[in-house]
Amino acid sequence: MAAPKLSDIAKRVGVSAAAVSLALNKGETTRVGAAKRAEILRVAEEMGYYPNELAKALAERKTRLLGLMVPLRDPIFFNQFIAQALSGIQSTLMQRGYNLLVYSPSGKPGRATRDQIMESRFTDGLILINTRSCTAQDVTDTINELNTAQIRFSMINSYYGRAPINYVGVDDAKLGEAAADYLISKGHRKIAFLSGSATLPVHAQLTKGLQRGLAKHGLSLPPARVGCTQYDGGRAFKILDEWFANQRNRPTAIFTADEQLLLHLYDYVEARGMSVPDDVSVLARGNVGSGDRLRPRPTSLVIPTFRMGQLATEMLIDAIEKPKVKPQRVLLPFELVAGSTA
Amino acid sequence: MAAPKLSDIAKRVGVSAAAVSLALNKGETTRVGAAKRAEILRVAEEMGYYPNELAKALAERKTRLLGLMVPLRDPIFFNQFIAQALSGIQSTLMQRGYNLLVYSPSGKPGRATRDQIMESRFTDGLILINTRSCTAQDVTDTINELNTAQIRFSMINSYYGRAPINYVGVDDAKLGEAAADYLISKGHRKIAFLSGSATLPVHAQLTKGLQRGLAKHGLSLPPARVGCTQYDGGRAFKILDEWFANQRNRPTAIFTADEQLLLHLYDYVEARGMSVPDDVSVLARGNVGSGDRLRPRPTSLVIPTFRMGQLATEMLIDAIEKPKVKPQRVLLPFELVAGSTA
DNA sequence: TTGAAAGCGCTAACAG
DNA sequence: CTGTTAGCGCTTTCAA
Repeated sequence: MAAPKLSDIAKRVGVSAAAVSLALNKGETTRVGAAKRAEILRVAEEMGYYPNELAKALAERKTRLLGLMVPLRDPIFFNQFIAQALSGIQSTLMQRGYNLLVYSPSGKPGRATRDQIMESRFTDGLILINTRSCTAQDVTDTINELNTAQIRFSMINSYYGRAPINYVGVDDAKLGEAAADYLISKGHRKIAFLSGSATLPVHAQLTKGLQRGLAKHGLSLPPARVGCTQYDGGRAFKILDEWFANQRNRPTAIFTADEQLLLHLYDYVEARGMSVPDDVSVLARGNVGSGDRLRPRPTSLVIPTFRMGQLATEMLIDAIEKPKVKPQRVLLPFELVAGSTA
Repeated sequence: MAAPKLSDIAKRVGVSAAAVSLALNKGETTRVGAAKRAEILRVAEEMGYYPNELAKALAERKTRLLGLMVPLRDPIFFNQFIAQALSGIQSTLMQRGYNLLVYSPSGKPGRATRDQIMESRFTDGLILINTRSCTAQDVTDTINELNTAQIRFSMINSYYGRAPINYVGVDDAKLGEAAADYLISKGHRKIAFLSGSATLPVHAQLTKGLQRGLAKHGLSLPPARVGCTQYDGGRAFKILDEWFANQRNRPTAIFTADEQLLLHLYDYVEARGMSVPDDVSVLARGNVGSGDRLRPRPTSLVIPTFRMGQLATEMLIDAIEKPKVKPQRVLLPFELVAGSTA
């Protein structure tokens, strides 16, 4: 027996399908007579009626579904940053009564992910989480595509352009400066920057900030003290070996641009039998303070990732539900969480 | 300008909407003349046509969407077990061209999560991941509900019943026995079991296995050496303090039922200034070997969570696409991963 | 081979 | 105030 539908109920009660729809959905409005409404409700219950959300969505032209787009090759769920953001997203979703559609990279065979998302019309909007595999150009392109396709979206992380979009991030230049300030205040003068790739927007921002901070104290960030690992453990080791080879000029503190790099650094330190912060101080960007199981506990400039997810989702849903609200750009404050590494 | 639809193309080319649908979707069948087909394709491309998946889904009565149901209060994305399973799920999803719908607990205001999922008809099937908040009764109830609602599903973890459903898990009794075997082979005779709650199905299975293993060597598992923390750090400390208070009878090895418990144990050891495995050996269940950042590295009986996700998803999709295939129950093998704790 | 018509199950606009 | 008529955009019969 197929699932009962509106018209089945209608038939049984002797009214039109529309009437049933009204009675069921428009709650306490007086569109349907009290007696009939009661009867309808009774029969619906009795027949075990559940609406077909698909049909509803088609008719209403909204699904209460938000799509998630994460440009990342690696499995996204292992990524702590993404996990945090997702939790924030979930919390807002739950509150506002939406659900999340996680697109599988290249969902349909033989079709690019982005195409698939564009085409879909399955969601009311998209949440984009930028990752380290996004160049500035990628991001800009995506924004343009989304705009011409008239798809509402909200972006998290790593956009420093000026297009009027819904965006939540942190001020990484400011963060870089804060990193410099902090390390200098701890007496460091030889500060190195371990980064992923010079082509990343965040790299540029952090570098700018670091330089600004160092300059205030008459210090600088020589190219030799900036290392880009391309997120490769081996390259990280090579860079670090070089830094530490020169006894006179070795850095006394290292600032890492993200968690992955911090982990590589930890691996290195362990492998070389060094100790933090005795042999070198470490300040990390973006590491969660609580719930973190890393040892030693990193001293970090923590990015409020959970909140970012929440906020981005709120902004997107607002944009969907009230088309008049203007796109917003929000930069959240970061926070210094003391660990034992700096 | 609204998104172009099938009928728009039809009008421009001078054919019916149906013809366009055929030309676009039914590939190389000869339903449409070659010339017309080419023309249609051209115009579709030119107008930037993308099908409305929603309408398509309604007509075809399938969405290529799988729903995820995780009975857990805490944010699911922080849970490493779930993250692993999700990654496996994703990998199959990607391969088979499906996407994942993550229901927000209580997606719609004023409606229970389960109801919402039942009603939805938005997905072609459901993937359930059981967690430690599921009693055997919960699981059974869910299965019954799903079956009467005629919803296809595939279940991961912690079902030891006999209903013919798609299920992927591990044999926890066997795992418990293996734990006992291993620890005994290392010379331990006083083995304690740190668990979450005696009401959990997994607890019963592990206990059974441990007892079986211990019995083979004339040993036993006295109630005093079974501790249930209810996943509360304080209670864990209390239990451990009791175990270690008695110099003569203190356990020389502890088997932990899951990762959460292991973490509590690590906290305890750190807090009390003890060291593993010098003061006590530790064997953990279910901890991932690689990519794990725990120190010391736990010796674990690792559950192939990623594979479980993959397999469950494959089974579900098979069930959806070929209704004739019978439900399958798969128990995957676990694996001993040597760490430094036992 | 091609086109028209009849749904998929629901909601919104419209008459009565 | 109530009930009916048209769609939402696509697929799939069924005639022609």
